[in-house]
Amino acid sequence: MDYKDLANLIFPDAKPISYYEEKYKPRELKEGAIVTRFAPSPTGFVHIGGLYQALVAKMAAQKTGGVFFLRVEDTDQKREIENGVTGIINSLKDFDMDPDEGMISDTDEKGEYGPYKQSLRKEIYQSFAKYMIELGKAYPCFCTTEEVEEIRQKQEAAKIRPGYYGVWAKCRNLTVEEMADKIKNGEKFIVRFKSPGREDRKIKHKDVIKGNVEFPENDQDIVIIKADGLPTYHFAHAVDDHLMRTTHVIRSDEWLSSVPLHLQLFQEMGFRAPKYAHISPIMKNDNGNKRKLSKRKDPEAAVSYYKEEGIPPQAVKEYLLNIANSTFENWRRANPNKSIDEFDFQLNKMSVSGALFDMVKLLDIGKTVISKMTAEEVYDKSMEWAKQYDQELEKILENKEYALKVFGIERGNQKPRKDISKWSEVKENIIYMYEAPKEYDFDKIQGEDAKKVIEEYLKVYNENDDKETWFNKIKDTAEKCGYAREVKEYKQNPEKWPGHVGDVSTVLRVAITGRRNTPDLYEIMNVLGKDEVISRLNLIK
RNA sequence: GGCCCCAUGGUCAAGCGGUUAAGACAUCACCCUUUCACGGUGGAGACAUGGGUUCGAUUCCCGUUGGGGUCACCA
Repeated sequence: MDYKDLANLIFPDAKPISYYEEKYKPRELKEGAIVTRFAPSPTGFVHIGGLYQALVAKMAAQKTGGVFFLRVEDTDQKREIENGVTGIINSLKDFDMDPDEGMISDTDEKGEYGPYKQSLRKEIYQSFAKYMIELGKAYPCFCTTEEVEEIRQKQEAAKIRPGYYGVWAKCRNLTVEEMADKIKNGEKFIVRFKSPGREDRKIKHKDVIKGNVEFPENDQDIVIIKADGLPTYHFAHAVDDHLMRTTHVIRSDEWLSSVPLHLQLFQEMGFRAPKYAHISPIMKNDNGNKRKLSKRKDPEAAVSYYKEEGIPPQAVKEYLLNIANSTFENWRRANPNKSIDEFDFQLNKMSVSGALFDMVKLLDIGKTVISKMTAEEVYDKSMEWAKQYDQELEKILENKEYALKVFGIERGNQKPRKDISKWSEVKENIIYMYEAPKEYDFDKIQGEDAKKVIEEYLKVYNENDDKETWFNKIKDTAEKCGYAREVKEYKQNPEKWPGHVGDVSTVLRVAITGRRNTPDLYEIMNVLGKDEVISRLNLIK
C-alpha cells in the first residue's frame, strides 16, 4: 500500500490532472495582459466593497488588454442565499460592468475556462486533491469536529498557537495502512494539506498594492476537501486560479494573512503563483472608530442602496475610482467629457490604507455627472428610476414634451445647472413646475404691497418678450411701485427706497413658484406658459 | 493575546532627505448675480508621539500610542 493506492481508494474515479491541464490551455494574450476576476460568494447582497474590487479588477484587465471574469464561489452551501448569483450579475449590470467571461446568469456562462461556478467543479478539485495525496502532500484526516475543538482548547489553555499543525496534527502521521483501514471501515474523513512549512521561518512576498510584506511560513495542515466533498476557499483558489490562468488575484485585504498559505499551496502543487493585489476596504467612521462598512448597520453598504436612491452608477464608479487612484481626480478635470475607460488606471498606485466612505463627495460627483447630461438623458434616467421607486414622479413625467422643457431650464449652456445629485431629488426639484403653490412666504415685500407689485406686473406682462425686455418690465414695475430700479443704486442709498428690483423679483418668483430659490425665472415663466403664469399670479388677488 | 498591515488638514489624498507641505470635497469670506445652483478670488485648517541616522527629516531605522486585518470542514 502506498500513497497512490490510498489516493485511488479515496478518489477512485478522479481524472488525472493532466486532463485538466490539457483542457485549459495557457491564454494567448499579449505580454503584460492582466487576467483577473471578481469572485464573490452568493451569500448576500453585493457590498460596495465588492463593487469596488470588481471595478478595480475590470479597469486593470481592460487597461492591459486582459480578461476580467466572474467566478461564483459557492462552496459553502449552508450560507448560500436564494438568487444570490442573479443578484451579483444584476448588480454588475447596473453598473455597466459585465464581465468578459464567466457567469452571465444563474445558469449560463461564457468562456473557455469554465465551469465558473465552483460547485460545478467538484470533480476538478477532487482530481487535484487526489494528485496531492499521491504525492504524499495531502492526507485524509479522521478527527471529528469535537476532537479538533478539543485540541484547540488544550492549545489555548497552554497558551500556544492554536491550529492543526506539527505534533498536533494527529492524522498526518498515520501510516498509509492505518488510513486505508479507517477508510475501509467507513470512518468519516476530510482531506488536509500536509504543510511543509515551519513557523520559525519567514517568507517574503511582494504584494502589488501593499508592497513588501513578511510573514512566518504557514505550517497549518488546512482542510482542502470538506466533509461534503467540496473544497475550502484556499484549495479552490489555488486550483481555479491556476486552471483559469489568472495572472492577478485582486481581492480584499482581509486575505493578506493567507498569502503564505496560498503561496505554499501553489508551490506544492507545482503551479506558478499569481500576483496578489490586496485592496484596503472602504471604511466608515462610527463614533470615532473606523470600521468596515457593515451589511447590517449601514444601508449604503449594499450596492442596491445607490440604485434605490437614484445615485447614477457613473457617479458611484467615479467616486470609487477616486479612492482607487487619486490621480483620477486631476485626470477628470483635464478631461471632463472622456469616458472613464480611457483613464490610465494603475493597480500599484492604490492606497495601502482604507478610506472612509464620503457620501457628501459622492453626491457632489453625482451633481457634476448629472449636470453634464442632456435634458433627454435626465428625463430618461429619472423616468427609469421613477418607474421603479416613485409612482408619483412617474406620473408627473408622463408628459415628456413638457418634462423636457422643465429639465432643459439652464441646461446645456456654458454653466449648466448643478442642482440634482440623485434621481430621488428630482421630484422636489421640479414639483413647482407642475402645481401652483399652496402657500406663499414673500420676503421683504409683504401683503398689500406684494399684491400691488403683482397687479402692476400683470399689466405689462407679455409672454413673447425677450429676456431683456422681460427684465426691463420688472424694473418698470419696481419703479412704479416705489422700489429701486437697480440693486446697485439701492445699495448706495438704501434709505431712499423700501426695497429694490430684486425684492420685486422675489415677489413674482414666490407668487409663481412658491419658492424664493429657483432657477432662472424668465425660463420658468416661458416653460409654464402664459395661461399658467397669469393664473398663478391671479391667485394672489 | 500571537502574527501582519497602516498613520499628512474634518474627509480623500500628492509627497519619495532640503517644498512657502499640492489638489479635491466640506467649511468661511468676498466677487458675479433679480433669488438659488454654478463659476471666480481669497481665508482658516495637517505631517500621531519619543528616540536615533544625517549638515538637514513629513520622507530612512527603532520604540510607544492609535487604527485596521487575521488566527474555521466561512468565504
